[in-house]
Amino acid sequence: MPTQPAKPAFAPAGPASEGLNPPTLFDVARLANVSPSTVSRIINGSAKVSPERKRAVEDAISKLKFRPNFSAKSLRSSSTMTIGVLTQGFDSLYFARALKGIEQGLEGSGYAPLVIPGHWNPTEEAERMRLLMARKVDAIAVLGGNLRDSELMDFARVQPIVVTGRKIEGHQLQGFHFDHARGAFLATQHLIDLGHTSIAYIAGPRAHLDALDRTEGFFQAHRLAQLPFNPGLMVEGDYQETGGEAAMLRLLDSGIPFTAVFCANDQTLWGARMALYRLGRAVPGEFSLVGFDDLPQSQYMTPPVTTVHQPIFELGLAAAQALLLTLGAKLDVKPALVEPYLVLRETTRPR
Amino acid sequence: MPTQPAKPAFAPAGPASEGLNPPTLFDVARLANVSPSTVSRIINGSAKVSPERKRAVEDAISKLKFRPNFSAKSLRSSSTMTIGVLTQGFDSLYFARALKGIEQGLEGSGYAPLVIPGHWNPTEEAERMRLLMARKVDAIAVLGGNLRDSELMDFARVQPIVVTGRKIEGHQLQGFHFDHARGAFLATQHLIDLGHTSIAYIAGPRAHLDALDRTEGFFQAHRLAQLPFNPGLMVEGDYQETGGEAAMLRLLDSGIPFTAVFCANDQTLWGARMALYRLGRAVPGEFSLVGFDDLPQSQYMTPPVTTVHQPIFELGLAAAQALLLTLGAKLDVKPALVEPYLVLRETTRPR
DNA sequence: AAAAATTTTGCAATCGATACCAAATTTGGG
DNA sequence: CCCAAATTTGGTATCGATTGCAAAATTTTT
Repeated sequence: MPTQPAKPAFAPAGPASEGLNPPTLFDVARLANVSPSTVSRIINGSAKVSPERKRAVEDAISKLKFRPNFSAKSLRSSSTMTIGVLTQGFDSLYFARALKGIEQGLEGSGYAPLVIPGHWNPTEEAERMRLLMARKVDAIAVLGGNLRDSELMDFARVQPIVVTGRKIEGHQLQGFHFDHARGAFLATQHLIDLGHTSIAYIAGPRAHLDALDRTEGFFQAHRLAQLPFNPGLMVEGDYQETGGEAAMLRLLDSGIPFTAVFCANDQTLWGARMALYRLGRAVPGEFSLVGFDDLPQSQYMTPPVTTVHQPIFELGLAAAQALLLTLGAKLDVKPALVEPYLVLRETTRPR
Repeated sequence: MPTQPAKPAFAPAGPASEGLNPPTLFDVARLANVSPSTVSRIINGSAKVSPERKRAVEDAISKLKFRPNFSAKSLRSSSTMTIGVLTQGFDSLYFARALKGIEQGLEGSGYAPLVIPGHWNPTEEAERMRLLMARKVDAIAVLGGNLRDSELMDFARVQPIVVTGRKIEGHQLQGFHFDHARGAFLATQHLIDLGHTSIAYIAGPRAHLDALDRTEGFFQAHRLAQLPFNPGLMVEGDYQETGGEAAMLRLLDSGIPFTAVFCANDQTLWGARMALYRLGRAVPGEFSLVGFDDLPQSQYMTPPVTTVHQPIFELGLAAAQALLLTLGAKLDVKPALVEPYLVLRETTRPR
């Protein structure tokens, strides 16, 4: 029976001498006159302990303001309670919304997101993925990005991964896809329904998977309506405002007449709209515009932007929930997805 | 949080059996026929080792694809190479920009940001701070927020902290302040210079420190110009679009005549502008508008928004650099700040 | 009241990397 | 060629929490 008298003869002179470095579980054990195991058991509720000891330990914990050392816990349990998130950039509205979804999905689960940007660069993205894994995150959420499917499958052999924005499925790998083609189809069809027959298209960067899908939807609608399309009316943007502005200028310069433009995303539309504003061309008077994404700001542009709603937030939410499920958290909700739909506002009008 | 034991007794049949769990430094040592210490020394370059051994170890490392265990490292060195960041919300443009600054400041330093939102709630913010500390982050950057100075000083006793948006200084505590009052002064004076004599003001939430400062600047300009101000022309918004819209309606309803509005931030302005658009009131024809923050989108509104530039990005950057400096990283740049200045665009015109 | 079954508690090994210290090796001087 | 000095290498305790196993304490059974 090692009944520890338990006090060093000296104490470091401090104002409120609580010890200089943070207390450990052993300190608690000593103060409460029990073994470390018992303290651990009480903290984690992993076994029954007698009420008196429990009280004693709890007192000691609050007296010392003890907080378990996270690193030690992680080492022992090989779980960091951290979800890695690979985004592209912090300042993109798009990713901001997805991030919010993830954050909300993780809320109250004890998991915290570790967000790392890949800067739209496949090589860097792969590097960052390795970084996240080296940091021993418990799972990874990949928001869009340009990694190849095969790379993702490789990564997924090590730990659970969810990806937004692509169709993929595998062991420890789950994709949360959104039907970009259908969204683009809806947008284009809306313009066609309005009587527009010469519709320009400002595409997203060729390198983006979803940009390709959107292009596909644009053409689908033309095919269905048996509407011919003049290839000169398709120019490439960069998913940013500046790209949209430049693209619109090129369109105007081409001399090919058109009365409507489908922009591959809202930011592109904002840029295009600015170009028109500068030239004193009326929207929707002279040109009807449809965007894609339904970023929050689109509703405050003048005029408010007609666009395809993409449930970015929900995508993030679903991704987070799916990961928690995989990690064994009990969740009563089930990750659900939303179909694309058109939000009719005021940048379009009948021809 | 019950920790997952999580190891199946069986090994999934893999093609190249390299061992089921990740290799440790000991595995490397065994394969290279040296002691663990030597391996550690080579990895960290903490001492000289003979070339042959070095080669052998490096071969072993790449053969085993060895990656040091982050948790073990953290436990031993009590450094997690992580910077905690307390924001308010992920979807705010404002914080998105600050975050980008932080990310850029941290780039290449080996530190990664762990971002946690406080949701504009002082109680929650304090809770999140404790969470960050429990997670043993090496330092914390606080972006704005409503924590009391005294609380911050308390937290700073444990580890280095930088705060943006307030004037504060102390041991391990550094504030990166921006002169909101001066910015607001500039904005208001601009309107006065343009000949406006009845200027409305849509304020930010009373609870925000910086909102108060901006209000102060607004009044300063009036005082300097000896321009009387009708208190009925000041209404409170919420720094969001919806609040701006509602506030503008209230202003219009009040019946008090005015020809210009200073909005406490850009988002408020966007909302106010929408209210005017709905009513068919011209900007800047009937009303001149000035905002604050110079969010990227303001430049793509129609008309582009005249606003006070706040170097949010630079604030984040400086905060990150200051932390790195405190943590002993060698940095040749020195955290620098920018003065507020007015960005003249097209929402204002002479009376 | 003694023996058996059950519950509570403590000991010590473990997770993986690091660093102090001592042992082994190489180098240099006489 | 031998011994001292300088350098390289290895053994092992340590960081702090967790857990399998066995000892101790308690309750139940006979």
